[in-house]
Amino acid sequence: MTLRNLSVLRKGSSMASVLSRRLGKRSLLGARVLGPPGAAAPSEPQTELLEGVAPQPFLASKDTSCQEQPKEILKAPGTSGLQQVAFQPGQKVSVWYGGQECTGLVEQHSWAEDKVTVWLLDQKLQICCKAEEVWLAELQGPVPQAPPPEQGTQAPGYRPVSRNIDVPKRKSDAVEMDEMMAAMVLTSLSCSPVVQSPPGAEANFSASRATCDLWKESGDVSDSGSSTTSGHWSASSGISTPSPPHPQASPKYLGDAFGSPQTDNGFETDPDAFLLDEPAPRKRKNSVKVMYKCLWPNCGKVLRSIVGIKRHVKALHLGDTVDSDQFKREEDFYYTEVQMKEEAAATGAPTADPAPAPSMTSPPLALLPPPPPKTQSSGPEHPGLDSYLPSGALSKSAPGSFWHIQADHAYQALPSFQIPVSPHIYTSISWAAAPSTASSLSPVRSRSLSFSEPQQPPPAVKSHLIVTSPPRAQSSARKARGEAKKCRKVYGIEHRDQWCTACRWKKACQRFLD
DNA sequence: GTTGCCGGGGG
DNA sequence: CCCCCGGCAAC
Repeated sequence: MTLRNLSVLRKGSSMASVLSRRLGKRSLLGARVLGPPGAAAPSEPQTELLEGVAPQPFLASKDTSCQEQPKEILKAPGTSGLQQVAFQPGQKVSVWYGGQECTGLVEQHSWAEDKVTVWLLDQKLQICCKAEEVWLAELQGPVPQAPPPEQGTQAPGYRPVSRNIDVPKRKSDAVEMDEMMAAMVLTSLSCSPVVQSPPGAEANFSASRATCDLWKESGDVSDSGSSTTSGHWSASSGISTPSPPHPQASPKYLGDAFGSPQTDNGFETDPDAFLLDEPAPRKRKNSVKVMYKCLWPNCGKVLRSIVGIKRHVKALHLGDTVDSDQFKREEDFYYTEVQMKEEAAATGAPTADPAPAPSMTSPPLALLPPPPPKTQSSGPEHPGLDSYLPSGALSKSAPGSFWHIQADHAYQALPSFQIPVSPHIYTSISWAAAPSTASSLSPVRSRSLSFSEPQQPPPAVKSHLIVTSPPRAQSSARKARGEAKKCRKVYGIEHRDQWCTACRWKKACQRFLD
C-alpha cells in the first residue's frame, strides 16, 4: 500500500518537479501567495488599510479645484474642439443665442475665422458665432433646459479658444486646430489602459497591484523601494500618458503637491499637465460602454457624452455660479466616467451605475489627512466637490500594475496561479478627475481596488483584518514548521533528486505547502 | 535524533 | 543567480 502510494506520488510529483524546475524558479506567483501566514500574511492586511488611505484622491481633488483650472483650460478645446472640428453644412447643432440654447443647422463653418454660421430653426434667422459656441445637438444628453440666462451668455464667453490654446507660437487657426486634433487623436488612441492590456495581462495587473501593496507596507519605503513595481508601473502608466511617471501617491508626495501649488499656482501647472490633459473618450472593451455620471449630490444623472454631462453639470448645478469665471470648467469635477455593461448602457439606464463614485468616496475621505484651507476660493458648491471629487479621482484606480510577487525565493515552481480578479475593476480614469499636474498619475497607482471588487485574497493567506499598521510581524520568526509531508519525507533522502528545489536547498518546501 | 528552514556563502 | 550547507528550532 504505502509503497504504491509512494510510487504514485513520485510519479506525480516528479512530473511536477520537472515542470517546476522548468518553469518554477521563475514563476514567482506560487511562493509567497501560498506561503503560510507567518511570512507573507502579516503584510497582507495592511494592504487593505493602505488601500483606503494611499490613494488620497482627496488632496488631488482639492487641488483640482484650483489647480485644475489651467489644465482644464487646456482640455477645454478638446471637448468643444471635438465638435468644432467638423461642422458640416446642414448639421444639426445647438448654440447659445439670446441667452438660451437654440438648435439650428450649420450653414457654414469658416475655418479661417473659426466661426460657424448657423441657421436657427426657432428664430428663423441666421447667426454667426464662434465655433466654440456651437455644439452638436445630438451629443447633448437630456439636459434640463433651465440654464440661467447669465450662464447662457457666459457660456460662450468663457470658452475662449484663445485662452485655451494659449500657445507660444500662433500660426493660423487652422493649423492650430489641426495640431490639436492630432494630439487629441493620438491621445485617445493611446490612452485606454484597458484596451491595451490583453485579458491575461489584465488579471496580472490587478493581481500585481495587490501584490505590490503587499510588499509595500509603509508608503514611503515601498514607493521608492520596490523598484520592480514602480518600473512596471511607470511602464504601464507611461502608455496611457505621455507625461513622465510620477511618484506614486504617497501621502508625502501628495502633501507636497498639495501644499505648494494651490495658492499661487492657479496657473502654474506644470508643463506635463498639458500633455496629460485630454484623455479623450476611451475605447473600452466592446461590452462596456462609457457613460458619464454626474456626481452632484442627489443627482447621479448619467449621460453618454462628455459634452452632455458637462452641460448638464454646468447648466443644472453650476449654473448660478456667478464667479464662474474663476471656476469655469468646474463641471469637469462633477462628473465621473463610468463603465456600463452594454445592455445597461444601451437602455440608457441611469440606474445601473457601477459607478464607483459614491461608494468609494467615504472611506478615503475619512482617512484623508489635512484638507487645506483652500476651499475658500472655491465657489459655494465646493464643499460638495470635496467629497465627490476625490472619489472620482480615487475610483479611477487605473490600470493597475503587474503582479510582482517578490517572493524572496520562489524556489520552485508551483504552477503559478493567478488571482482571479474581475476585469472590470478598472475604472476609467476620467481625466476630469485626474488631479492636478503633479499628482496626475497618482490616482493610477491608487490601491483602491477594493471598492469595486471584493478583493480576492490569495487562497493561502488568512484574511486578517488589520487595523493598525503592524510592524512586520516578527521578522525573525521562523516559518512555522509545516505539517505537510515534505519532499524529504515523501521521497526519502535517497531520492533527493526528486525533491523540489527548495527542499534540496534546504529551503521551505514549495511542493508540499502547508 | 529527525526534519524543516533560515541565513549565509561559494561559484 | 544557482546551489549548498551550517545551524537552529520544532517535532
